[in-house]
Amino acid sequence: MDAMDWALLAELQADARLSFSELSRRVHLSAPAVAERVRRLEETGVITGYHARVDPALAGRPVSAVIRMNCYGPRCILRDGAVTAWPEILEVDRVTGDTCCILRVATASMAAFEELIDRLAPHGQPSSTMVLSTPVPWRPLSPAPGAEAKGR
Amino acid sequence: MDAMDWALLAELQADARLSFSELSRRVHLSAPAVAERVRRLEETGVITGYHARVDPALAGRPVSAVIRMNCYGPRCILRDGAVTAWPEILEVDRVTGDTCCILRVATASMAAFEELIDRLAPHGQPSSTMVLSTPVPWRPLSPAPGAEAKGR
DNA sequence: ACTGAAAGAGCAATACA
DNA sequence: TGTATTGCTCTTTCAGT
Repeated sequence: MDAMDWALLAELQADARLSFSELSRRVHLSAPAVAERVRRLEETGVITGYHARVDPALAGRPVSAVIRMNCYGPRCILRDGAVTAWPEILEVDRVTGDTCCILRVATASMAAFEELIDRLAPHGQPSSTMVLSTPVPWRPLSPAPGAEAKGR
Repeated sequence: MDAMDWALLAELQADARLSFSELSRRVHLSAPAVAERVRRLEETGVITGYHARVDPALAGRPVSAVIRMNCYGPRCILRDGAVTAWPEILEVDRVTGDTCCILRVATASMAAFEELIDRLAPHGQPSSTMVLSTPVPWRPLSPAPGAEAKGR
């Protein structure tokens, strides 16, 4: 992970659809070298994928929320793949503290959200917080502050 | 937003680097028609961008956390663009409840995390929860359950 | 609103230095 | 890793349905 890798990551995080040629122009490296570096970043798992980002509200899911789940031991939703596969659930983090995991969800309506809570309740006590807006929806990962570029 | 738009969104959320030609093969539509639809999805804001996703741990940020901020009115971090621009802060949601916003952060070490908390403290009371793992890092948005495909 | 063809640009992938 | 070449795919446009 040297400075060149970070330059490539910056470009691809900003626009995943850039061609290798266009990337090579922006980072001042030859196209084959760029292709090889990106391939390595993918293979080592640094780049986990390339995804279009969709606005939930404009896609018919105006109700967003963060739900902290206090699961009942054996019925923990993390032990039930069917639950974490529900389409309303956009993200699941296992965390420390008095709660077992945090869910990020989006539904088409308050009624649908209420119904989701009802479905979650058998697995644990849900504590919901509605998302009013998202001032920073996402930020590209950059080199950790203080970290020096290192060779591999 | 008809079924064809959703098919395109599904493909692009799974792989943002697909060409229009490849997309046209997968959804059984001509390439120009695909290009036009994707252009509309971008222009109407349904697609907000195309981004490479990077594994924070493999990119030198093994410490992830969710921080609920109880801001001190005028010093609320939402009123200070400089704060929300800190590279450790990956996402900010404004929420309902006894807290003003929720931050998603990633740092290179516990020491760096502690230092981040110190920097946040003047703006409000941070309540931190460490992320142990992320069973569902992300899920593509699909048509809201129960919603019928509708013309525009 | 979509198809199909045709044009040209631009790209990925070699091979070799 | 860079340069150069080769073959090809992709984007875009346009006329037609």
